[in-house]
Order: sequence, then structure tokens, then C-alpha cells
Amino acid sequence: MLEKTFDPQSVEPRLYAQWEEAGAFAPTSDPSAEPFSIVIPPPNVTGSLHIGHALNNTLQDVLTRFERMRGKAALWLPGTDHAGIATQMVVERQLAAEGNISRREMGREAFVAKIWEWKEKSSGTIQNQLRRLGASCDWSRERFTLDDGLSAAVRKVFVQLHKEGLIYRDKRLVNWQPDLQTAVSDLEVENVEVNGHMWRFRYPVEGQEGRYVVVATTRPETMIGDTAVAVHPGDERYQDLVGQKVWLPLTGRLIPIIADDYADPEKGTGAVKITPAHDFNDFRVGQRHGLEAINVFTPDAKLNDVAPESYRGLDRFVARKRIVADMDELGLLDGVDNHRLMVPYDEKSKLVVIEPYLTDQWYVDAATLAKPAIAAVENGDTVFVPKNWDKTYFEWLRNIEPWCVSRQLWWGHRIPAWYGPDGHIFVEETETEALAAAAAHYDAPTPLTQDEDVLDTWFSSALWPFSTMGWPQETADLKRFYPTHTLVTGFDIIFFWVARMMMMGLHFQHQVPFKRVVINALIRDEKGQKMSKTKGNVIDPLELIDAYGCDAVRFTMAAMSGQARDVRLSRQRVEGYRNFGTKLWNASRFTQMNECYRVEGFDPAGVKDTLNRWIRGQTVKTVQDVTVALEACAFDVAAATIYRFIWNVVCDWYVELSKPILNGTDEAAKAETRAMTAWTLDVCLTLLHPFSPFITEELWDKLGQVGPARTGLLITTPWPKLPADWIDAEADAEIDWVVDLVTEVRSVRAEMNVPPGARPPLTLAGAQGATRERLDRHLDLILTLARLQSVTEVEAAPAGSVPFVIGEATAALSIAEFIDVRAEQARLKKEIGGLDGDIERTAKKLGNVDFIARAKEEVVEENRARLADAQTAKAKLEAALARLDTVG
RNA sequence: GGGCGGCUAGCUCAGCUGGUUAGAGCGUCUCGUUUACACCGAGAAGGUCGGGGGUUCGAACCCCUCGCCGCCCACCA
Repeated sequence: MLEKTFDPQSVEPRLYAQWEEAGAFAPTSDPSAEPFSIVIPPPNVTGSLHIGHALNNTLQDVLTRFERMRGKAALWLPGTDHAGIATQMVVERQLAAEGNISRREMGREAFVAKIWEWKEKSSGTIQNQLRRLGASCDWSRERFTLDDGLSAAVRKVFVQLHKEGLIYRDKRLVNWQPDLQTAVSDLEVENVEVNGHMWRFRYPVEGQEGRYVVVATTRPETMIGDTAVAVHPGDERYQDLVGQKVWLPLTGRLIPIIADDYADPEKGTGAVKITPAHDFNDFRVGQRHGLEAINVFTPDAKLNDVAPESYRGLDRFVARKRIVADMDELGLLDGVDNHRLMVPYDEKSKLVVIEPYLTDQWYVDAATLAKPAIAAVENGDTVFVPKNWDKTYFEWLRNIEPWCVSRQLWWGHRIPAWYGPDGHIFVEETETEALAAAAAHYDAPTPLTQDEDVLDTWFSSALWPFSTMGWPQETADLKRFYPTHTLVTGFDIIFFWVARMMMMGLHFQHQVPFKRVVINALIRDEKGQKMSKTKGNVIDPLELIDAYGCDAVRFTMAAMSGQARDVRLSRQRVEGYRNFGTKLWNASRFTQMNECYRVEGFDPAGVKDTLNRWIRGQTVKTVQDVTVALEACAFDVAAATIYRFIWNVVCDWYVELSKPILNGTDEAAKAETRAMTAWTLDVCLTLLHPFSPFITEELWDKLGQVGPARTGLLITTPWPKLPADWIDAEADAEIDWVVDLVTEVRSVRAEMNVPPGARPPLTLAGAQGATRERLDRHLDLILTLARLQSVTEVEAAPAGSVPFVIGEATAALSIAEFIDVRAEQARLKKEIGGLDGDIERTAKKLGNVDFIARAKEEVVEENRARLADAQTAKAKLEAALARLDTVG
């Protein structure tokens, strides 16, 4: 006999170990099995998994388990991402907190060694969390973006793209993170609207004493680097000034006034200062006009030696105040306004203001790589689920900018580029090859220095679907499992990751990396707030698992997954699904108590009893619905279907209706019902397994201890395939009738305040669909569930009589009439409603003066008649309804 | 400025290509120790489906419009 309750704490680790020992997570070696593969979105090794990972990984596991049970060679490939900046920041912060020396003092090698230490610990934590989540991923294939194989893939890709001219070095403005002193990509910049100021400065016109050009700026400190003032070519105010020069205050430089469309006459004063080295727009203007780009900042965003001496070494924000003050003193401050402006912040720290900065970096020609990636989604080689996300994908890819892939960090893939003494660049996969190339180039062995920079972390992630399968080796896995079938990920990394995997996958494998991209929502807290460590509202999945069990957490994730963008996680909901597990557990106990054991060779096709034929059909329908839903990744629909079937069909009705049989004397019916109950429960366990693997596996084992031996663990048990002709319309009609009848009687009892203990006689007068025979057939069920003593049939009751009696209470209606009255009331109400609309419309028409004036008399007459008819009809119906209301 | 979501019961959300009386869970109220389950059972209350207009025999669903809320993208001094 099963214990009183299911104990997740003890069962979960035991079963997980059992699955691993059985090798259940590895794809079947059966060569005829259709492959089904998923690569995990590799979690960052920055720390531990949050609840969002729990959602994402639950969905992947549901799919993997589902397809595995369907007999496919299911591979879910796990791994982690080195997460360049993020991890380096975490470790640096940790070093600082522990009072250690900084990374610069420590040196590159020692610092990287420290990060590796951190990585070992962190990936262990993550692995443990995934296990606790029941993730059935194939640990033997686990990968890390910085491991040897993946690093080789990264080098090969870089070198090949370089040789193809798709990677190049360029000097242009980048988004510079002055705190870390590295370039970051556009995507890592978060523009935040803040309150700021707009200052208006006067730049004196050369040779015209007392004449100024007034420019507006939100960034006074960059004026040191101005190399022009631009006005719109058509702006009359400045026509005569174009081609002249102004003095740039504080520097004593003369800069030209140029005409450029970029200057908007409507904005500010119509004249705009141009600082090519510190503004993306100005950079472009500068290029058009051949302006010098004067960099005024040091890498940590202090004013450099270009600035007048008094500003040198000042932080950019200190310099701003100083410059404004000095301009004011010189009488060159025309004014200052409050102004809302967008300030670019570093997405990771949310504290550091990103600086457009002129540097040499490596770029990927993303526009070229994007073309096939766009086409692949357009022609359906890869589909998004939900479909709408392809818009987001297209939008970005169609307007893509060159991808800056170099980072001035230490943690990551070192760029495979070496520099000769004269600066000549050798891009090769290894230093040996680079030296050889250099020797050939210089006609003599020549020492080289490797590029100090590392690659953007997303560079290696972009290769993930094939690098994890062993590429550049032509491995068996690559052949079998690439392209992967489904990618499950959050919409926040469609640009960062999905689009780039598409680009790289198509370029290097000539096939899309995945056929389907399932986008899952973001999880928020109960109040709809984004979870963050600083807010302290982060829910740790392990804490939930400890409290409610893994199955409940997983089921919650699946059930909530239908929501478009964000889902609110409530503990109550998890609790509800924990209760669902308990319900299933107790239903299983019921079957044991009633000796509902599985029977060797039992075939549901042959069941005779109506109830059993009914549940057979219900089971078939459920299997169909769940299968269809899972195929479409409608996890919420699938979960709801199973939930309702187990609770509201099997427990509420099948189990209840089977009691009279199980306690009765018809041995044949009893044996059949027992076998059928066991069979039905088995199907329930199978269907529920992808969602709640632990409780189902446990019950599978426990219930398998009597009867024919199980042939294997539930995890590898085939998904049910049941014939559609097991649905029995006649049995459905019969049981539906019983269910409706019982439901009605319960409602009537409650309305009539029949005492709970009372078992009144029930007299049915021509109940809907009721015949003596039909009543007798289900008498036990009805009496038990409706809690009645007897059912007596009478002849159609005379008008005004009392044909239906429950206990002491007197009712004016029979059950049948009661049902009919309700239906009739509803029908009448609806009809009246319809007439109301008609009356309203017609009355309105007749009230329209124009209509009366223009329409023919007979048309008006027609409408009057119609209105009158509708009104009389309504009056009649209302009277009828009123009568019914008094009777009811 | 573009794009995308959302607005349905007190709360969190379902409601597929328009079709009987708009559903679930939680919460609330009433009743219940019927031999699986109080992490349970029975019943009830509670909704002008954001507002307005339109199409239709019929709209939560389609069209138009307005209003909030949220997200993403965008170089505007």
C-alpha cells in the first residue's frame, strides 16, 4: 500500500539517480529512431539559475521527455556560457569584496585562473539545479563555451570569416564602457530617459565682432573636441555664415561653419556643434565633410591632453560643470533649459554611462550574414512559436549594423590575430600558423605579438548548435542531430543569440541551426515586477522545489507558459498544483485499496460496461488532445487537459461512479472495472510524466508491483497511441445523462435546503431522457451520488400537482421540468434580448426625421408594424418568463 | 518616432479558425468526518469581456476609433 502522502524530498534524488544509471537521458542508439535534438540556452556561469531558467528548462524537458516517449532519439544537450563581461565583473567584484588586489595588479594569467576557479564552482551549482529540476539532459555531452573543442570552433570561424572578408578591423566610434574600459555592443546599451539640461553656448564668429552662433548641447564637456558647427543648407538665418569660421571658446581654435542636412532648423537654435569623436551622428557628418575627429577623453573618460590644461584629468561630469561655469564667466553662456534626454547606460551595471569612443576594433559584416538568416525565416525553414516574434527578428536583421566583436577584457576567447613589428596583421588559427605566415611574409622568422583582446561572448554562443556537436570535426552527432529541432528561449535574446546563431549556422553548416524557435515568457513576481537581486524579489527555484516539490513547480511553469510576454508567479498557484499531485496520489491509493490491479493481456477494446466504455473514450480523447497540444508547444493547453482529465473526469466521476460496481456483487463487472481503472491510471501517469516526472515515475513503480512486471521505467515507456474507435458515442450519452442528472439533483437539494443526512425519495415525472429502464440501469449510481433513497416513476403529473417530493420540502417541479424550466428561461431571456435590439433599432429609425421625410410611406408603415409586433412579442415573452420565475 | 503585447469574476489567468447559458485556479460564503483524498467533497455568490462605433442571423473573438498599462527598437543637438 502506498504511503499516506507523496514525499518529494526523498523520492526526487533517488529517481533522478535511477534515470541516470539507466542511461535514460542519452538518445537511443537505435539507428531507425528519428532524431530530436535541443541545445540548451547555456546559462551564464555567473552564479545560479533563477526562476526564469526553471521555466525555460522545464519546457525543454517536457519536450524532450515527450519526444523520447514517442520513440525518437531525443537529445537535450546541456552546457554553460562563459559570459565574458558578466563573469569578469562578478569575479572582480568578489575580489574587491574580499580585499584582494585588483585584476590589473594581479595580471592577466592569475586573474583568468581565478575566474576558472569561480567557473568550476558555479557550473557545479547550475548542474545541481538542473538536476533538481528533473532535467533529463545528456550530461555526457555537456559543453562549456571556453572548452577546447568550442575554442577550436571559434578560432576556425574567426579565421574563415576573416579570409572571406566578413571580419575586418576598423576604426570607428564604439560604445565604450569607461569603467571596464572595453567596447560593448549596441545591444548592451540601455538608453534611459533622464532629466537633464540643454545649454546654449555662443561661439564668436571670426572677424565679426559681437556676432555669435548659438549652439545647443547636452554635453558641454565634448565641446573641446568640436571641429565644426553645422547649419541646415536651407536655413536662411545662417546663409551668410556658411563657409565662415567661429572661434571655439576655451580652446582658441577656429572651426568652420558647414551646411549639412543633419542640422535641423526646428531643433535648438538650428546650429549644431559637431564633435565627430564623441557622437555617432557627428561622426557621420565629420566623414561627409572630411572633419578631423578629436578625441578629448582618456579610456576612463577623463579629459585628456588635448584639453586646455585646467581641464586635463577631470572626470567628464566634473569637466561639464567647470566648462559651463567658465563659459558663463566669459559671457558665452546664452542660457540653459531643463531637458529630457536619453542617456546610454551600461546594461550590465546600469550605473556607468556609455561613451561613444573612437577606437580600433574587430567587426563582423553582419549585413551580409543576415541575408540568408532573413530568408530562412521568410521561407519557413525556421519558424517562430508564437509566430509574431518573427517580426522582431526581421526588424533587427533588416537594419543590422556591423557587429563589433572585440572586447578589451581578459575572460574569453583571445582573438586569433597577431601583429608583426610593422603592424601587419596575421589572422590564423594557431600561433604556429601565424608565425609561419609571418616568416613567409617577411622572408624571415619574425616575432609576433597576439592581439590582447577577446571576443564578444555571443560570438561563441552563435556557434553553439554545431560547436557543441563537435564541429569542426565531422562527428556522428553533428550528422545526426544538426540541425536541431527546437530552440526554447526568451524573447530578450532574439537579437543577441537567436539571430546570430541563424547567421553562423547558415554560413558554416548551410542549414538552419533549428527548425523551430519557441519563445517563452519572462517571469515576474506576484505584483508584476521584474525580478532582480537589488529589489530582493527573486524567487529561487530551489526554494520553491523544496517547499512544494519539483513536480508542482514544473507543472506550474508549463501551465503558465502560454502567456505572451510576462507571467506572474504566485505561490498559491504552485500550491494548487502540489494539491493536484496529492490528488493523483490519493486516487492511486484508492485503486490499490480496491484491488484495481493491472491484468496481463487486458484489452480495453473489449470492455462491456457502459462506465468503462465511457472512460475508455474519454482517455482516447485526452491522449489525442495532449499529443496535439504538445506537438504545437501549447504546454499550457496540454497541462490543463491532463489536469482536467485526472481531476474532473477520472477522480470526480469515474472513480465515484465505479464505487457502486466495486462494492457490488457483479463479479464480472467488478473485474472489468478494476482492470480498466488500472489501465486508465497508467495512461494518466504516462501523459503526465513529461510535466511531473517524479510522482509519475514513483507511482509507475509502486503500481507496477502487483500484476504483470513493468518492462521498464516510465521515462522510456512509449507514449500511448489509442484507436479513435474506442470512443463510444452511446456510452458517452449514457454517462453524460447520469452526470447531468446527478448535478441537477445536487443543485435542487441545496436550493431546497434538504438536510445533508436526509435521503429523500425522489419521484421523477417523465424526466428528460429518463425511462424506467434507463433509471434502473444507473440506479445505484444516481442514488449514491445524488444521495437519494429511491427513485419512483409516476405517470405524467396532473397540472398544478406536486409530482416531485424531496423529504419534507415541497417542490413544484419535477427534475425534468426543472431542467426544462431553466432551459426555457434562458431561451426566453435570449429571445427577449434579441427583440430588445430590434425594438431599439427600429424605434431609432422611426425617430429619425430624415428617414420619415425621405422614405416611402409603406416602408415607414412596415417599420411601425415591425416595432409593434416586436413589442407585443416581447410583452408575451416577458409574461411567460414571469410565470416561469414564480414556478421556479 | 516606429513596432509589439495586454486590458475577461475580488486576485492570477484560459477562452483555438466568430456559434448553445463566457470558463478554471485561488479567494469569499453555506453545507459536509459518504470506507482515496480537509493538500478533500457538494453547493452558491460574483463578469455591461477597457470605452464607443461598425460588419454579421450571431462578436470576448473580425474592422474602425479612443483610452489606459507594459515591453522592444531608434543617433536627434
